[in-house]
Amino acid sequence: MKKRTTLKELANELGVSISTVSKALKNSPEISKDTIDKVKAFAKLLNYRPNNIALSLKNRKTKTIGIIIPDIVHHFFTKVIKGVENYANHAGYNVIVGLSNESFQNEVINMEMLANGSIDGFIVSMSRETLQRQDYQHFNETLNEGIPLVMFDRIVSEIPCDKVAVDDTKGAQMAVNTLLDKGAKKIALITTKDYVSVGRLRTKGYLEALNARGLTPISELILKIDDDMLYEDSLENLEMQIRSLFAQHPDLDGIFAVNELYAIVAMKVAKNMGILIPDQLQVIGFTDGMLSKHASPALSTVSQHGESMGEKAAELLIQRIDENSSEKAIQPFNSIIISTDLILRESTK
Amino acid sequence: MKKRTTLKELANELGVSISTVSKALKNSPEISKDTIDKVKAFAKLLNYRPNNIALSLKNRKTKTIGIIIPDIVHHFFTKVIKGVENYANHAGYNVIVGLSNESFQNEVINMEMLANGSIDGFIVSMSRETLQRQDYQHFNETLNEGIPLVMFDRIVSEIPCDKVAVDDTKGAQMAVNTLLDKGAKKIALITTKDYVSVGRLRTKGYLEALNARGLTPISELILKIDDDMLYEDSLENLEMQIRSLFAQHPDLDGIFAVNELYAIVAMKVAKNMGILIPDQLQVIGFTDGMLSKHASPALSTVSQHGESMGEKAAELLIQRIDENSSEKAIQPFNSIIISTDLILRESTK
DNA sequence: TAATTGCACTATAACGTTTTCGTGTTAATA
DNA sequence: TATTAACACGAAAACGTTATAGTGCAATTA
Repeated sequence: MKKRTTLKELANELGVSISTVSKALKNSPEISKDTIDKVKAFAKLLNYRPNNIALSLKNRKTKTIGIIIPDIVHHFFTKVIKGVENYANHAGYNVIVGLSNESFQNEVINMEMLANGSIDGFIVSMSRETLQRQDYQHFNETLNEGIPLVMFDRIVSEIPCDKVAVDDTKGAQMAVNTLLDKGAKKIALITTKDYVSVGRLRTKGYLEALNARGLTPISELILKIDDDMLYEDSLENLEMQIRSLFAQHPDLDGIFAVNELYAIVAMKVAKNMGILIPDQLQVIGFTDGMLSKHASPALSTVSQHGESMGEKAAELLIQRIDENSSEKAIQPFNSIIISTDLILRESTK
Repeated sequence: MKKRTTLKELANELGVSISTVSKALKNSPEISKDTIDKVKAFAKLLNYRPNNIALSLKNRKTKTIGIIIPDIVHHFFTKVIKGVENYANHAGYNVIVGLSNESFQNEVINMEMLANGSIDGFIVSMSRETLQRQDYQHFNETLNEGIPLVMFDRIVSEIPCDKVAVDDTKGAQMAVNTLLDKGAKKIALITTKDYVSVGRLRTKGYLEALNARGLTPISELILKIDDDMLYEDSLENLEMQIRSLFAQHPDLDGIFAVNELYAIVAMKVAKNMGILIPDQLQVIGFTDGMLSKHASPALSTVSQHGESMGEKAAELLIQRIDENSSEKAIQPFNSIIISTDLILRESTK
């Protein structure tokens, strides 16, 4: 293994001190133009590049941020990462990705692994299990150690930090209102159990939209799916539930699903049962991913703008990091709401 | 910003030397049981955890690996990352993700940003532009600096390093053979331009499979798509080409596409033209992603086992890193082939 | 001529660890 | 009693930087 060139080596070879080399490379006015040129030429020759780790130790900042997400095989999170990378790279930051796999333990371990000085701050979307347990100690510890934290999408009010999220309730309202406007009279909801914050909020939007029109929600039309199983696995259960929903309510003419997979599955079941989309049944999902775009019929959906969320989260975090190191007065925490868009495609009239 | 507890602080408070504290925490036999207990208790009280950066500097290894991929919004790469994370985390490594966005420049910049000591090794899948330019200098420089490198999926023989890939040619052969076995007589190919190595190899497999059965490939049936555009964008062009293919060859009864998106689009066009799948037309894609699984009809496809690829790549890399630091005799480079599986679903008979 | 200034560097501490080599005390040995 | 060994700990260097505070010398000023 070849070793990298260091300042010391340059100094030795050139017969000057380490300080001189360091300063020369930074164009310090203390150093004569002659020496600067000489040092730079030699540094280039030996392909010198400063050791980042040494810099991190010296400056007590790593120029690296950690993002912890429940799952990477998920279009939305992937978009967020992309946004984070975008902003971070432009600001000279690297991004370490940690996967919790929806597990509390993994989330804690991952954060501890990084909180040892490896990163300057965290961007996190909580695991389902953490949401369930409502155990936020690891976040608070992180915060107490002075490591900035920005939460996105799956957020809770208990944690005092910057947040970026979508207006889930409003997005859901918009979707349901649209269904109503387009003539749907009886709209089912396919959602998650309530401990998933986004599911709960979207459910709330559904209920509010109905109530606002003077319609009484029917509990039979609300399917709360226990997605303890991974998204990709065992969808049969979901299919069955949807099938029996259709069977018992043949007059159902609208479905709002809190994610795209549920919506896709609903469409699939409907098609198999000979129900025409969008003529007999209109469907709207949440999260604009690959599935929505390429389904047939293409799925109308509420777009979350994951990439913007990622960029915004990174911006907030880096801002907080800078503020942190400059010992400025601490700013109040931000809660940014990214507005949703309704993308109308073929699954609605 | 609160500062983290350091060895020095512990030492001061306890009235012993830094060395003693350090050794005590590591259960050194040099230290008396009494002191060990005292130190540990106090360390726990102050929530001491060693600074990773300092350790990295000392040990000259960061326990971090960098993965550079063309695009993260892509199910296959996402699976690979997951595999890498899996293996790496178990081995005590963190993972930094860099996105090239299919651009040569970004790839180079990303690698330079990390090659400054931030990581112990790279896992890379080349950007399309790099493949096009055939400029591999940055890889060779990395290698020359003694930083191990493992390439996956999009690999080229010019770079002397460990590699993990799928047998694209064989996978394609298998797909085409299956189509043939299931009665298809006239099979079209939707592929990429030849500079994309995987596209080229899969095309080769298609041709070989036909030849092996004594069939002469018809050039009109081979669509080479220029995917300079991002996958998600401007698919209209592709749709048009496929439409005219169907129009000119009404007896077409099989399609092999080198990725799932092309296959999905082909199915969509076919459905719009009233062509029945799989009765009149059978379709097989490559890469087992969300789209394949949830399309209707569900797409038969060649699975690449991205997660296994990631795990294997991480394993090779970490092995190489260990070997590197132990100054052992250098091992010859590995080229691992992950076997593909054909997943038969509804788009084939 | 003596004091002052400016220039172009160098020495050193510091960031937080680990590790090698000392060192002083006590207990065992000759 | 004098030497040695074992024990428990401390000092210091090293990893690669940067920044602060010197330092030696020549040229300028009083």
